[in-house]
Amino acid sequence: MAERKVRVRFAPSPTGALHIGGVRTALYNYLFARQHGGEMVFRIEDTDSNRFVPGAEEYILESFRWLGIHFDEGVSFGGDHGPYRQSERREIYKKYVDQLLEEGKAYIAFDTPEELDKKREEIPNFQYDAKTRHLMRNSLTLPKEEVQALIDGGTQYVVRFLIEPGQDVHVDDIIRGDVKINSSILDDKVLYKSADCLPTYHLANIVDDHLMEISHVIRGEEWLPSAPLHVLLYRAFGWEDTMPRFAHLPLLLKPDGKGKLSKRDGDRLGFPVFPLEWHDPKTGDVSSGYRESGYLPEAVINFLALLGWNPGTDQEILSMDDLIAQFDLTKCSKSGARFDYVKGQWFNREYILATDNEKLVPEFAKILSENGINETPERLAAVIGMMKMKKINFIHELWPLCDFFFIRPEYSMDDKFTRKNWKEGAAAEMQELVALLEGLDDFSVESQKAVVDVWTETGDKRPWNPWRVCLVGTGKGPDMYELAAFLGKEETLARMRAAIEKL
RNA sequence: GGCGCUUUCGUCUAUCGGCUAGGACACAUGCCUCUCACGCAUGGAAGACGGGUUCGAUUCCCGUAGGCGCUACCA
Repeated sequence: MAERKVRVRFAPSPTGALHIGGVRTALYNYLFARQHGGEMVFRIEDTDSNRFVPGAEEYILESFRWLGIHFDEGVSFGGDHGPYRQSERREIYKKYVDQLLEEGKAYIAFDTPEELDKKREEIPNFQYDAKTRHLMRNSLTLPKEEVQALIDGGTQYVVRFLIEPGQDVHVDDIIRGDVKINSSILDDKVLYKSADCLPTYHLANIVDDHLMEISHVIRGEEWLPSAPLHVLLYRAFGWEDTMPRFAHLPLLLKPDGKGKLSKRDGDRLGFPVFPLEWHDPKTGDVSSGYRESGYLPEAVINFLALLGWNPGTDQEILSMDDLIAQFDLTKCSKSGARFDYVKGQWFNREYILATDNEKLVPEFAKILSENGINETPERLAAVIGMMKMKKINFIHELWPLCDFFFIRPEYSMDDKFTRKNWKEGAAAEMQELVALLEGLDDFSVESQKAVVDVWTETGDKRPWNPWRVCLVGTGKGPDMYELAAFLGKEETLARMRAAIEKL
């Protein structure tokens, strides 16, 4: 087969926030496209008008902007294969549905949803297929004139795909190899609804992928059972030679328990399942997002990329460029991956450690101002530098660990560290230190060190802990010299005097 | 129920017939140390089960069991 330009697509339904599993699917598509110098299309699959949710499309777009996943064409990006919203492609689908009808590869069915429900109750395991379609009200069983009369009379109908039973259909999946299923277990899928003049997913999907020249369909495993149907559709249209290659990705599972990852799991266990915070316009519910929870987009990308794929080496910290270079669909795992959000937090920590302090300032400043603290970016960057290696996964976790930088501590013997380290003689020792430091004009780490070194012969005899009590009020914080330098001479001495007096 | 996919430490995974089964997260211990940390070191922890094939199976094949998905005029 001739080499084809790699073109992939991500085609969500605008029915709400973008699920994190969808993000991973989009990411894999993106990595694959970039690696092969191909293109990625953003298509909106809004063929179910009942489920449309306003704002969802913009939300999805904004999510990808934040994550750094770029599309080459599609809704809001333009391109030569538009329109990219399925609801705007009615005439296109109609044409192909008519073609199938004319060629006898599909038929018209008048059975109402209620009638179908009834049949399903009457007949166990009822399926609309070769065995049952002769019992139903459709263009195969009704006289031509009656069919025409019903249509002319405005009776609503659907178009169903006529499936030939008894043939083995093969799907060549990049991840799973040859998957074979017999067409007899497939039902005559509804391809088109007269009610809204729109196709269903299956038809729209095949027509669009063909017209948009999609070379590879990379999607979730939940589509594997309908892949044979899609193969049959390509065949019915005579497009089998340009049919895309399929790759069905393993699903993301609950961190605990059974089943696939859902929004509820996030609420229950305290982690986001959406990239951005989502305000449901119908229910008014607010769901947390990775962005608002303090994740760096690079960390989210890295974490998701490794859920179901790995480069086969011990390297786990991978930038987008690393991922593009190393990604390999054939190395994707076949089984579902439990969503290990604790490891996701670890990735965030790693990326915080690797990020310039200056870049972390805005987020830090936000948390501080919520606590009534306003400082210059330079001083905030300095605090981040002294504190970010503490046990934190998120910048906002820094606040309770570093409040003393900005607020004079309350001194109390109720504090365990104070009780342990503020012994007899501590006050006198601190008095001496105050006197020593008072003489300094330059309060830098080096200059403090110079005088304190003279005061005590050896480093380990210095009254570190009482001094920490003075400046921090408890057993936490950075190196004492650095802290004192940050606070400045005036504040440092003030805190020491306050502690001496209070304790 | 039917159909399909799947099955290595608690979790994510490496292994493409030779294994003392490797790494990471989490957990525990120790070292370092002016506190909390970081860092470093160490430790426990896995091949669902039963048959084959083979000199040799975690690796290949077949069953069984478990897990997951699909089974809509939703995607």
